[in-house]
Amino acid sequence: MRKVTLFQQRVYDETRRIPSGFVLTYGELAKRIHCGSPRAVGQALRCNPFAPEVPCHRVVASDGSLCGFAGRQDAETLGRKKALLLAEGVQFTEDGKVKPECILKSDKGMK
DNA sequence: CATGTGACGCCTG
DNA sequence: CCAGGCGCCACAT
Repeated sequence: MRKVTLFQQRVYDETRRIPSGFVLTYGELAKRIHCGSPRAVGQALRCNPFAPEVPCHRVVASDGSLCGFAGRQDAETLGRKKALLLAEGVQFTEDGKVKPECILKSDKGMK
């Protein structure tokens, strides 16, 4: 049983709030938990002990890149993550990244 | 207590 | 437009 800190729980709590068919970026998630560092968020998800209860695969980079999954960045693992998102209804681009419109962020009606 | 690493993000060249 | 570097927070050693 891995000891999780309060910060980790916050990250998991926010991650669990992500609706199916959408993803959240590390940066946005970081801001939501009142943390200005996306790295700290990644660290939490990396050791996600509540998986798959915590949909860490619904968290991607600001560019829409899957970045990593299950603590790995192997194309095989990322491909699995992509498949999971696809099953949720998330759309992808030829770049192998999540479409911006599927990413929950403060972008909204801006632009 | 200090140093290094890590699933990122943004700025500069 | 692409590549590289620095900054950030938390955690492990």
